[in-house]
Amino acid sequence: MEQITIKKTTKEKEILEEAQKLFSHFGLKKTSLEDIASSLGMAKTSLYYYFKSKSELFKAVLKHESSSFIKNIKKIFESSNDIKEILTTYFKKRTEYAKELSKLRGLIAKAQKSPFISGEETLLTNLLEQGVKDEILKKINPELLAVLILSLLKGLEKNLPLIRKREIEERDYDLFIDVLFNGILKK
Amino acid sequence: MEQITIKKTTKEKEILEEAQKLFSHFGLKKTSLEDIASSLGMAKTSLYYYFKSKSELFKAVLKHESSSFIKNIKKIFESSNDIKEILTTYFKKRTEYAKELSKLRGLIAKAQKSPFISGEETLLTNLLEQGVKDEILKKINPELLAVLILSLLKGLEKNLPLIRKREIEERDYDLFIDVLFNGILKK
DNA sequence: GAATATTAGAGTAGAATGTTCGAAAATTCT
DNA sequence: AGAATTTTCGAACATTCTACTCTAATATTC
Repeated sequence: MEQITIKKTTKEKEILEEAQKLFSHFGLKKTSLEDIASSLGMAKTSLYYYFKSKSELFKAVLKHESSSFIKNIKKIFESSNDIKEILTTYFKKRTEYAKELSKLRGLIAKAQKSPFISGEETLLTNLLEQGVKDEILKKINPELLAVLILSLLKGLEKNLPLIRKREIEERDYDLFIDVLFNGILKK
Repeated sequence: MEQITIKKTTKEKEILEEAQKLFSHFGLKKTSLEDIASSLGMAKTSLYYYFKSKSELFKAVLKHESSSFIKNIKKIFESSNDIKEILTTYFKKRTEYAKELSKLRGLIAKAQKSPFISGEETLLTNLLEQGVKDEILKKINPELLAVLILSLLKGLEKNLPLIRKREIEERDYDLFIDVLFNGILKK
C-alpha cells in the first residue's frame, strides 16, 4: 500500500532534480523517460513507481521547482536590511528563474496560468510594507505596488529580449532599480 | 544535373547554421529533420534537396562549423598587436568553441580524430614566431610551444570541469595567462 | 522469514522519424 | 511567352522510439 510520506524520499527528490535538469534543457517533448532513467542509472519502468505518468512527473517538477524558488527568494529577503540591495538581487534571480521556467513550459499545451509564483507577491508586499514603516518608501499601498512591480518584471522579461536582440543585462537592472527608486524614494 | 558551386548557396548556409544551432543544443539524436525544417519554415523533405541524408547534413555542419571557427580565430589574431591580449581572447574563444563542439560530437559514434583544428596550430605558431622575433618572448621553438599550449588548453577544457564542479571562469584565463607569461616572458 | 518496498525485464500500441518518389510551384533561360 | 531547370512539398512507408502495463525478481524492513 502506498505510504503518505511527509518528507519526500531522497530518491524521489533525485528524480525530480534530474528530470528538472533535462526538462529545462530539452523541453517536455524531447525528454524521454529513458533519458531521465538512464541519467539516474535506473530502469525507466522504475520511474512509474514514483510517478504514475510522464505528465505527472512533469507537473511535480514544476511544483518542486517553484517551491524551491520560493525558498531561495525567502533567503534573499532575509539576507540584508538594505531594501535596495534586496530588490536588486531579487530582480536578478527572478529573471533567471523566469528564463528557466519558460524553457520548462515551452511545450506545455495550455498556457499556464501566469508566471506569478504563489507566495512571491506576499513576500514582496511584506518587504515593501516594512520599507514604508521604516519611512524609507513613500506611503504607497504596498500590495498594489507589489503587483505593479511584479507585472513590470513580467513584462520586461517577456518583451525586452524581443524588442532588442540581446537579453537582459546587468546594467538593465541597475537602470531599472535606479529609476524605480528615484521615483518612489521618499525625499 | 548537380552543379559544382564554389560558393555555397545562401539557402544551404541557412540550413547549416540553423542545423548547427539545433544540433549543438539538442545533440544529433534529439534533433529531427522536422525540427530543422520547421525552424526554417520549410518542409522536411526539402532538406533532401541539399543533403542526401541526416548524417550527411551533420557532417556538413561539423565541417562548416570548424571552418567558420578558423575564420574567427584569424580575425582575433589580426585584431591587435598586443600578444598577451590576443592570446587571452583566443583562449577564451577556443574554450567556448570546444564546449560547442563537444556538444555537437556528443553522439558521434567513433571518437573524432582530435579537437585540434587544422590550421589552428599554424596560426598560433606564426603568432609565437612573431613574438620571438620582436623579442617579447624567449627563444623557444615556436612550433613546439604552439603544440604545448594547444595540448594544455585541450587538457584544461576537458578536465577542469571534471575536477572542480564549476566550469572554466574568467579568472581561470587570467591566471593561466599570467602563469604562462611569467614563465615565458623575456625578463 | 513474512511483509513490504523497490527495481527491472518483456511486451504492446501508437507516435515520431528518416527516407523515397512524383508532382506542383517557382525561377531562369531563350 | 514558353521551355528547361531548379526548388519545394505532400503522400506514403518501414523502422525506430516512447509511454505505459504487467509480472516477476530483488532488496529492505519488521
